[in-house]
Amino acid sequence: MAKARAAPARSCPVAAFQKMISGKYKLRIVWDLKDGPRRYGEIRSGLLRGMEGSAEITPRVLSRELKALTESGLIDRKDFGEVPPKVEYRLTRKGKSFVPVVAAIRQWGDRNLGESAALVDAAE
Amino acid sequence: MAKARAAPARSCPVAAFQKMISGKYKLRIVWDLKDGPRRYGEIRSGLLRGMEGSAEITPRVLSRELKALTESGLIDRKDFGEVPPKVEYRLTRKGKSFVPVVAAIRQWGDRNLGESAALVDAAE
DNA sequence: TGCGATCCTGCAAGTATGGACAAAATTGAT
DNA sequence: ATCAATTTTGTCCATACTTGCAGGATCGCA
Repeated sequence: MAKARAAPARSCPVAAFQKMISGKYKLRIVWDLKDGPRRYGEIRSGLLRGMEGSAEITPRVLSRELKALTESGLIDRKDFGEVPPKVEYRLTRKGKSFVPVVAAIRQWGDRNLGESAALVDAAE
Repeated sequence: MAKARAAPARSCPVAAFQKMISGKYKLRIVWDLKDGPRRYGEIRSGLLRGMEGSAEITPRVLSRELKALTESGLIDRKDFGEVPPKVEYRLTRKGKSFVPVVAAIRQWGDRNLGESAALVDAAE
């Protein structure tokens, strides 16, 4: 990524995938959204959880990631015309179909990349 | 990430995953290796296939990606002491366990990111 | 001596990514 | 008038990643 830019044109879905998820929060956002629609502020709060007291997510950054995800077609932005602004994000069909992939990644990561991974690694 | 640096320390397997696969060829290399050990030059040739006549992979880059994958524990480097040099790379146990994840990514990508994806997208 | 085969590395440059900071936009409440 | 709430965007910067070119090291053989 970072990622992965300069994708080999088309014809390589893996490269497209890498480009799509490049970004620090994209996968986490998708994961957070799997349980239902969330508002901007809710996503922001949700991303805070699990980050060991590190810095907050800058609004700018969150906005960019959300926009990128929207353009990728993974999430959908619904703007209620209210004031103060209220915006909801939710997974599209494509996004929902992507959740199992993320689940697979998480599961594999939990088993092979966590602190307990060293033990497993010992057995080559 | 293109990619993903400054991982949230530990505790986030997804971030570790992103860091691990960041790089233009890492996933493809793992995929190529799933059928058995390959030599440096074979991997290089294999990566050429499927790239529409675009540039070759620089030795520098391939070397770096292979090294990174080795340090991640996904592949294993076996250096026969011969001359001219002969080096073989193959998946470790960890690497093999990772293949299904890549397969899931590929499958999802094929269905949702290829040229035919537009059709599917049409249905929201 | 010169060439071939095979793999590895030092250095430099282009580019994107994450982040800081501030501001806009709207309407109701104080 | 002034402030509050909520989301989005504009501009700028430092960092660090990815990539590419060129060169190097080894040994045998003609």
